[in-house]
Amino acid sequence: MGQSRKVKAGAGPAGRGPGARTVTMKDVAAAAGVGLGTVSRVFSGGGPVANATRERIEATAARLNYRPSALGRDLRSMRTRNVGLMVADIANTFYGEFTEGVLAAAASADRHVIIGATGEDPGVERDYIELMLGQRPEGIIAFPTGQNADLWREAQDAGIRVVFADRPVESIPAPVVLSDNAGSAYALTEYLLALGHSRIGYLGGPANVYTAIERESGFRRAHADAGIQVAEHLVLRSRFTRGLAHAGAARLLSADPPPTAVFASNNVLGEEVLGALSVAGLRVPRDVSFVMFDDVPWAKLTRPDVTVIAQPTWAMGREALRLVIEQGTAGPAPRVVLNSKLIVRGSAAPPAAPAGQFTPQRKDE
Amino acid sequence: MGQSRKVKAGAGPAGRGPGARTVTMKDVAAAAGVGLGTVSRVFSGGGPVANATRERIEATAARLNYRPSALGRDLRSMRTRNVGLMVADIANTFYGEFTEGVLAAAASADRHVIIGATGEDPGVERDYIELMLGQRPEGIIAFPTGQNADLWREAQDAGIRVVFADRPVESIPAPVVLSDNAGSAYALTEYLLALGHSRIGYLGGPANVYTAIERESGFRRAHADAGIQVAEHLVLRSRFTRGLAHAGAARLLSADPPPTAVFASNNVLGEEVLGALSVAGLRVPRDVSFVMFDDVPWAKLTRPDVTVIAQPTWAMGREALRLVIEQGTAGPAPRVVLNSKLIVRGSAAPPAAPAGQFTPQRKDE
DNA sequence: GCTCGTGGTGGTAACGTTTCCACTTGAGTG
DNA sequence: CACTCAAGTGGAAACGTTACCACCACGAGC
Repeated sequence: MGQSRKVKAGAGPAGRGPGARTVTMKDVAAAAGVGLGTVSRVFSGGGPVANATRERIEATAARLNYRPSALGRDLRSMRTRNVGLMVADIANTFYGEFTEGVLAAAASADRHVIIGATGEDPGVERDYIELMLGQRPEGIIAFPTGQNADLWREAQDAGIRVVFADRPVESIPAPVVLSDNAGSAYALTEYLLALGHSRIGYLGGPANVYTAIERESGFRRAHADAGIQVAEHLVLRSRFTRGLAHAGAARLLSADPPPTAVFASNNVLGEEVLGALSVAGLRVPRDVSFVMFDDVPWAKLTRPDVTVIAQPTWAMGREALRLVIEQGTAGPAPRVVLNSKLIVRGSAAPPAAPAGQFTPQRKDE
Repeated sequence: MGQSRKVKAGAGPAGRGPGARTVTMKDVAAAAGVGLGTVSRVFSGGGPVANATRERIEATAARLNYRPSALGRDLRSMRTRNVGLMVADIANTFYGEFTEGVLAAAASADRHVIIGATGEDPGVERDYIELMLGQRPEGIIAFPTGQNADLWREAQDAGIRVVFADRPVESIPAPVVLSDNAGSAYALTEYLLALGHSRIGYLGGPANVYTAIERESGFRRAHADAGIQVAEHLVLRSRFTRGLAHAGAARLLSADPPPTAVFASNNVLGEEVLGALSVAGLRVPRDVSFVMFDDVPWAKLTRPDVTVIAQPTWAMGREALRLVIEQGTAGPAPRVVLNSKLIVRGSAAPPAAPAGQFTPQRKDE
């Protein structure tokens, strides 16, 4: 990595403070005794430039400490190298890893990432889209709330390449990068059923959220295929926020009859289930088995460690950026589906009491 | 949140695809029958505009679906509303929460955040700074690697407000937002000593990293003040990366004599210690106590839950952005120090064997 | 010896905005 | 009734870059 180009403080003509006028292309042209166009050709790789001239210009530019201004370039060329990224919650490692994938791909493609966190709030999302529209980015990657279809359409009309992550927006024909929610939920459920569970508690997401719908459908299909009825009184839906999730988890565990296994449909819900299990004094997996959608760092650290579905989060981010850059001109918007992986750890075991034939304990009241 | 301004698809003159010419200020001016300057005054809040004119212009702009271009504005005014943010690893919740704080403050201040992840690699950091320099951001918030002082200076000379987070760079006079590393490490160590521990294992960071130095100094000062000697054979330093940390943690636990408590100096090291404890079959806190610098979501979920130092990460991010925006003109660069909190949970207890008077078990060999 | 293409170059006109200056109007002041 | 002042307005000139056209040599082809 070039550690050349050392700058003596206070040495060059670029003095101190805000008074220091920025070096422009015109300065370089004048100092090198060439025309403006020639300098531009050197830095933007446009037309032909004689080798001698190119070297002289590059030397002059380095001496003057010239740096091309993205402002001028972007305005003139009417396109930027910025990509907007809108996640729900950047403190959640799921989005963090996704972002990491985006950043990695962006760095190799020489793109810059402008990030925003919506908190799943359509109003905030709206503000961010409007902000982005003003910035004229090359594209926007978003975990959409599902609202604001008008603005998404406007963005597309403005030539901004929109790519959705994790869930599509029905009315917007944009590329989407997904993980196989239904299939993974199916696999995880199938695993529990195979262990002998037949009363599986399910803590799902809101009924209007794409991933929640997909996962629940996988959960149900696995039951159907195994010829086992879903224990409907153990299927709960909660917003993906801690407070509500906590209440839901507690209610699930105290249901009657209680679940022999619990399936948390994302990492936040999983944390709350684990907390509720602890409060209830239930031991995993002896008293109840526990599995979760989403792998997280701590899933390996708890005792027992947690059996999970690991989504290819990083790769999803990388693919999303790729879709922005390579977005084709015609044809239907591509839908990239990446496969998740079932990671079996120690939090699930066969149920203590034989499934079926059990004597529900009646609570009075 | 305004859900007005609905856009009929395919209705307006803005047609389909990239052919749709963007609406510019000139268009609005012409359509409203006013001069260019007047439209500008309406949108940039410059000079006086008659109420009637303002309303007419706003109506026209809404009808044409006009959106001011940040490109033109930034170029002409020679200042952007972009702030660069350079973290080490966005998938780490520590940086994630910090970023969340930055984003929250940025949203209220109408700033946009361009994010980059350095992975603590000075070369990558260098590339990012150069990238940012081209973007002419208003400021840069960074967790600096400590290298690239020349570029940081150049950024400052270009009028970019540089703010460092978590650690200063010696030779660069920039504002810094820190947490009280030494003081918090002192408090956490003092807590262990008060429980009766006298052989505390310490897994620290690299000897050239600011936070690592500060935390170790707090650890040592607490010993000194309590009149207890640091168990030097139990003080290890490791890079903040998983592989090396894991080896370090294992070595620490198998030292002779072994520690009665372990102090992990950040969350990554803490995870590895926990993993090593599990492998070694040691029970917390019965066999060995465990405390950690950094609070993380999983610290509440393990059994027992982990006693930690919680840094005000979110607030640090918010302050960093504030420092960018309000960066004063003169005077020494401010150094904002935010206090951390000791959160006592269940992972530390008095040592099993009385401290002092113990019989070291000799291994042959 | 003329044309023709082509590598190399300089200059001018944009891109969409803000900044600045000049101008008009109408009300207030002597 | 001049005279000043401020509110309100229009228009030109920037900002730093790229796109484009025109031009000059010079060698190749006839």
